[in-house]
Amino acid sequence: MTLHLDDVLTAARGLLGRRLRSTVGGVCCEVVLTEVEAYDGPNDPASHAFRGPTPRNQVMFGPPGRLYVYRSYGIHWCMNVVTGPRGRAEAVLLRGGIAVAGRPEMELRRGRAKHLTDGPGKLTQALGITGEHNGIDLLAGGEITLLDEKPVPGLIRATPRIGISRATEREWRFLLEVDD
DNA sequence: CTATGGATTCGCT
DNA sequence: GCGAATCCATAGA
Repeated sequence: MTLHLDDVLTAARGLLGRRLRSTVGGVCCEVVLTEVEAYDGPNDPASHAFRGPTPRNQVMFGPPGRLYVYRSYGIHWCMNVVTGPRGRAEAVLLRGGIAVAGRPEMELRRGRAKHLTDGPGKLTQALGITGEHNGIDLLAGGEITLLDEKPVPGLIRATPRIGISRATEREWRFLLEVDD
């Protein structure tokens, strides 16, 4: 099953079980994505793109497959995969994953051995991703890469999105339950 | 220019 | 469970 980034809901579900690789700092770290949220650009009151293009969200309006990184609560970095045709400003927030490679490096970056990748800020920090990675192409085999391979199978559940105050009725958070 | 508050996390209780 | 930490994009004057 090849990576599908055309419409944001399909893309969000399709990203579950995929490997995301970071080689930031020369160390290879990988996670399997298990928690994502879809944001539907200007049609979605909870999206950063709801009010149209701004300096911060311009990457969302660009081509799909790019990384949109923003600062959250002044402290954390969070990352999205841009989906949909250019100009649509759809994006999938990467919220959590399972560490499958480079665990020691992630523990170092996180400053702890547990809760390495179970939250958007944590996942981003564990992979060494910051604002300087905003806009990079995830499909070009660069420092951050979304591997296009068979996803890890599991049961997909949908729930309301977390930490937002608008459009909470949309069950656009997707979780992958993998058997170990 | 200034005010506001958020797609969060952590530490302490 | 609760509140602090802490930046800056955005909106309103």
